[in-house]
Amino acid sequence: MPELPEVETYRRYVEQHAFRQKISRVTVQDLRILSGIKPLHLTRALKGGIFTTTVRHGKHLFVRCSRGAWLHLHFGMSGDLCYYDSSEEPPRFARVTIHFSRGTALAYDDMRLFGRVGLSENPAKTIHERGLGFDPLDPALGKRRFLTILKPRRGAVKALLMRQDLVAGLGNLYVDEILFQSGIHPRKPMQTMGDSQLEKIFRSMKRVLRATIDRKQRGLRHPSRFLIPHREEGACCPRCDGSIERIVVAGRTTYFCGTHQK
DNA sequence: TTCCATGTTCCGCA
DNA sequence: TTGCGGAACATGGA
Repeated sequence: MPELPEVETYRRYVEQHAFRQKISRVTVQDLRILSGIKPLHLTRALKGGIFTTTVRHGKHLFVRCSRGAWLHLHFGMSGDLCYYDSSEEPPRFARVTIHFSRGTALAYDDMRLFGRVGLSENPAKTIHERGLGFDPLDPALGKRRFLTILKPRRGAVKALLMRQDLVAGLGNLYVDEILFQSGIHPRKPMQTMGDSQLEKIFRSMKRVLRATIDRKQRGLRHPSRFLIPHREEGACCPRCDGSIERIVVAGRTTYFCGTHQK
């Protein structure tokens, strides 16, 4: 599930549930989920502390521990967080579990193991090292800067919007959604795009992400006017009388409306 | 049994 | 240098 709106939801989930309680124990159920650290490093960095701050950048989540280090989470294709009572059954694919002295626990659950759990000295440093671009919801990313980043590039607009070094946080689902709402074909070459079309993408991007985060927060699904609930070949377009087509762009399954996306 | 999957990275080729 | 296609990673669900 995890693209930017999902990771933002996890960030709020951590603040809501896992703050203000002492970390009593850390369990690593599967070593393959760790990035560049050993279980002992993780335990040393967290045990005895409390979580105090969160930072999200794109699809990356950082959680500061009062002992100084930041827990760094990336969710891959199937990562998830689950806060539960230790007396209950842990999630099926729990890979790392952080236990609190109150008798509760936060599990990092990831069926497919594409995600990673690590430590960071500080988020800014890690963001720089990973070469991540602006977060789409960063107020510093205005439309002028957005145009400056994308305009000189060549290639299909969808491929460029998915690049984490240009803008960090968009993935397959939400890029399709943004282009659907902008009325732009996912294969359209950047070189053929005018300023007004890029501005349209910029506005759709902020609107789609904000609306999705807000609805997730309230436990609601995607609006039926979104493409996301209609990701099926031959489905009726919820915006015009066209039908949804399925193609491959940048190696990823892509859904779009052949009628209103040009 | 086969195909597919909301992510990332690496490799070879143009 | 840049962009692209394909493969790999690991696993379960349809």
